[in-house]
Amino acid sequence: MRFNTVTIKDIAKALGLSTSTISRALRGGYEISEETKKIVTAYAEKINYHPNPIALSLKERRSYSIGIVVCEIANNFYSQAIDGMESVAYTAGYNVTITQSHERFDREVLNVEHLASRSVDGLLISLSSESSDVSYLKNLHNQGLPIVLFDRVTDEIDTHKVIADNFKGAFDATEYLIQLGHKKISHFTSSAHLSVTGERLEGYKAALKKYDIPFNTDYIKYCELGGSNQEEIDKATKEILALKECPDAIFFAQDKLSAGCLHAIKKIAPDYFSGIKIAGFTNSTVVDLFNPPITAIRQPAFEMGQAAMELLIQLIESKKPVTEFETRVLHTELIINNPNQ
Amino acid sequence: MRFNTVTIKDIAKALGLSTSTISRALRGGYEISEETKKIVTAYAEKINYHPNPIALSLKERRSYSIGIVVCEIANNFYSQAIDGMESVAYTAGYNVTITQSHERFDREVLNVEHLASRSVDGLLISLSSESSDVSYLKNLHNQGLPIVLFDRVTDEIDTHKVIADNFKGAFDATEYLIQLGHKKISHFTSSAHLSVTGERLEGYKAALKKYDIPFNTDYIKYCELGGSNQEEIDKATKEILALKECPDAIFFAQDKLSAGCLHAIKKIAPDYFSGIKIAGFTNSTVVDLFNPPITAIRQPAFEMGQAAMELLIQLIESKKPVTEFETRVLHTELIINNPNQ
DNA sequence: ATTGTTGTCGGGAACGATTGCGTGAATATT
DNA sequence: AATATTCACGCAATCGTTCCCGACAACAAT
Repeated sequence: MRFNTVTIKDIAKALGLSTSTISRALRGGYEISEETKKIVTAYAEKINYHPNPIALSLKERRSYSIGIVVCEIANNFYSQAIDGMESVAYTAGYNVTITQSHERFDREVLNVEHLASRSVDGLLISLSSESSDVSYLKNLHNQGLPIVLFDRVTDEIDTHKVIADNFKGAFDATEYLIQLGHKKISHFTSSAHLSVTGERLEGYKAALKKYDIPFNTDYIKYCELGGSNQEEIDKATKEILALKECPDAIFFAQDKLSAGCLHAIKKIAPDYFSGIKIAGFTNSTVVDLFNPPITAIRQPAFEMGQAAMELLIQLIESKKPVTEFETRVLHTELIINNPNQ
Repeated sequence: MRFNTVTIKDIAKALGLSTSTISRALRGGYEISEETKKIVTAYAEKINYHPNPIALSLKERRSYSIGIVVCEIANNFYSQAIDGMESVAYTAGYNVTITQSHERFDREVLNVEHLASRSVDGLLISLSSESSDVSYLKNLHNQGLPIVLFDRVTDEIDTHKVIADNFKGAFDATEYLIQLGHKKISHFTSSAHLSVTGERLEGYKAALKKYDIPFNTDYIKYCELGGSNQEEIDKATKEILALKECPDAIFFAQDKLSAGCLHAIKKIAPDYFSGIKIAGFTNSTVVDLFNPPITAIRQPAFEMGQAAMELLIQLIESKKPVTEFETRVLHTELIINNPNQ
């Protein structure tokens, strides 16, 4: 720490040995006698010596720290994923630096470059809803920075990826709504160039098709800002409520959209509340307490975080350059929340 | 980064100058001619030179990074506070490393020591519910590590603190419940040695006293694990439901407790749902969608984060040792959520 | 012509740790 | 007894950067 930071030199001076001897004794070099080792380790223990990680980073050209970029930590999916990442990282001796893009491209770039320049050993990233151009990431990746993408991925970068089975999750949820008797199912989703948006939309479409329900573009609402802007959601909500064939169910692609839309309905057309059925992607632990209840498509966020971190560390610690990449697809779970009582 | 990391030496070699000249030219040293400066900066720009922050940290004995320790980022209060901290830190040129204690003392110590050894310039911490002994923190603080406490603080350490007006928040919420006609008000809270626990309990007591309602210890439930363990909450819930004077309102000191208790009631005694009135500390943006609705005591989390970070940076950048410390108390807000419709 | 300024720049130590190489002594080998 | 081997340790370079001391011009002042 800042004050009396005790270094290897202090030990050397106190014991009348050279710094190299101390260094080797501490890390068990074969060339140091057992006796000296004992003296050194005992003294190091006594004065509470810890090697300076900054100096090590400079020398070894690595930091044993890993950068994480998500759009919002205040989203259960991401905070659970981060928990998974942390659990793997800590046992492997890495620490993590978490940053948020707040769904903004410029913040994402800033964060990534900051992390890269601070010599993180690798990067775990889920793209912001504004990120259509990922060339800045590609450059970094080409320069040799190990990157693993999760959740919101891109084909532009050839590396490991960890995603949920968004197609099937969306399909299951839509099918569930259909089986309840709904045919007029709206779909609220986020920015069109996000990988998850496309996959979830396709799952929705496939379920409709299976039950011969025509696909109606009026029912699809893209909220570019992914729920961070309530006005955008209000507008979309008004639009679907104004349709002559007003939907009787909504399928949400994002956690924040469902909450935002419920707020909008409550504000705009509170009497509409009782009839509507809602399903959506969310990892919230409290949606079962909602009124109306929300049927949840739950992603294995913790496991996704674990998998992503495992793949990244594998990449970092690989001796030879890795050229074979895998995309892990984890299953979602449909959690049906019936009305209270 | 890891590969062709371009250093000051490369520039020196390419331009036939010494590293010292480059260094000075880049940071505008007075001793370098304008002409040379131009050449150097132009070339640095061209090959995309960025000073190595690791080397700087080693030299300057500071890292321009700040450590944050909270119990859970998956808690709206903390994630909002972190947003506030980030906003201040980034404009001041610092970056932050976020860690979680998961309400465990050992994790907290591990995180703090890791951060300290990685030479963070300062620490922002909200204590875990298990942390009664803070001597490890005190030691670090005495060694010169700047620390600002927020939310869950301790008297043991003499430094800046940022807290919410927990007493008044609890008082207001309890008074609100009383004014609705409730007299049998239970209080669920977390670990007894947390600062917020005491302050909120006192506020609750004061409101009871004002309205001449006797204080009943049977109504007070300490959940030591602060809501991270559902069984603990189930047990407490069963106990209050089994009382002959069963409470008709509950005041929660923690976000997770209210959700946990609602889950418990739903499971144990679903018919009890309609009558009960609930108020609690929470920064969730969705409690208004709950059934039953929850009246929320909202802390200015973002502002608390900002204030804490400002005080910390002030501490870090102060030339002379700071001996006068302040405790900032920010006001809470009571948000009344009526039943739907 | 000598000394003093000023303007530009380079040499090299330092931050804390690791590590290849060298060295001297003790011991083993022939 | 002479040489080889092993043991235990020190020297110094290295990572990228800053900064204290010079150094050496050109020019002004004496």
